[in-house]
Amino acid sequence: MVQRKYSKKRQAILEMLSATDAHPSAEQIYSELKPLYPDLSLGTVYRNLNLFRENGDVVCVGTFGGQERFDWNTAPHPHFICTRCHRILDLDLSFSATDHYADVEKATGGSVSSESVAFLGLCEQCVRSAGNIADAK
Amino acid sequence: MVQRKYSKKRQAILEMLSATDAHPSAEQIYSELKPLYPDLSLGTVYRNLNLFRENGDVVCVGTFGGQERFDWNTAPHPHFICTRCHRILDLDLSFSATDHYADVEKATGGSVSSESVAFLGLCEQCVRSAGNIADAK
DNA sequence: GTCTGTGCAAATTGTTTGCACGCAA
DNA sequence: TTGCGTGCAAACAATTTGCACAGAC
Repeated sequence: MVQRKYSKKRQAILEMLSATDAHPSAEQIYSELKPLYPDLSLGTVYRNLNLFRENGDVVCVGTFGGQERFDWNTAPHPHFICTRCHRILDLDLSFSATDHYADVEKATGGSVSSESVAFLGLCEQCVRSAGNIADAK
Repeated sequence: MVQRKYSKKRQAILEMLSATDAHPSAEQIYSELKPLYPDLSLGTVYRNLNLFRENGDVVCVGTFGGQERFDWNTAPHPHFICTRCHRILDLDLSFSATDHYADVEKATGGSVSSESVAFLGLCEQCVRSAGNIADAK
């Protein structure tokens, strides 16, 4: 454990993450928390996110649209990712890559510790407004 | 098709990509080609990679260690990704997420067009030198 | 009082872009 | 000759970091 002391901002970031399933980026967390903590700084968000990641409290889903996205649900689970608006949804599939860790270790000679399964496409909203670039943002 | 004219550099980038299974980044492509084409510029590598991507000639595997990695093999297939040295290996598993597109579309209301399956861990080399930070780069 | 956490701004790093020139057609 | 392709350098954008001060213990 690296973190030692209590901090209101850190607490707020962690709570915000655990209360949403939007898999937010640092930027999104900052925007949402800034009104409640006017003196919050983006650097603090980044520093705490890295702290959480080191402690295993959050996991990184990947980088989309240039921004790293975080997930409070650290159990491996598949995602749906919209390639247009970068919305990320959790999926509940009777499907796991975990069964194959041993196969992969045998094939590569390495050790497998986690997985990442994602389906890419257009989300419901983007399918509806397909072609309407204005909705992409 | 956006590209129109022949270009030696573009040809070289595409050939380099199709000749390797290292899933290189723009930076890595540049470093490898620079000795052969001393007046090659990094901007050209990026511009051509984006062109290839638009044309569907290459696919992006993801962003690791801050760098986007490209794959000439555009057929969906699982990868092993070393979280320490960011080596990327192709896997040949009797395993596919493609069967689940319909499930995911039903669950999300969106449309699925591709997938991404990756196993994360330490590659053989990094397992051997575990703890030896010097080898990570 | 000590040491961690933060704001702020500067620094870093990967990627994109504007412009003038080179080269393919 | 037309216009895409490129080198170069500046512009951008996400993330990291140094420093002095604020707050937890």
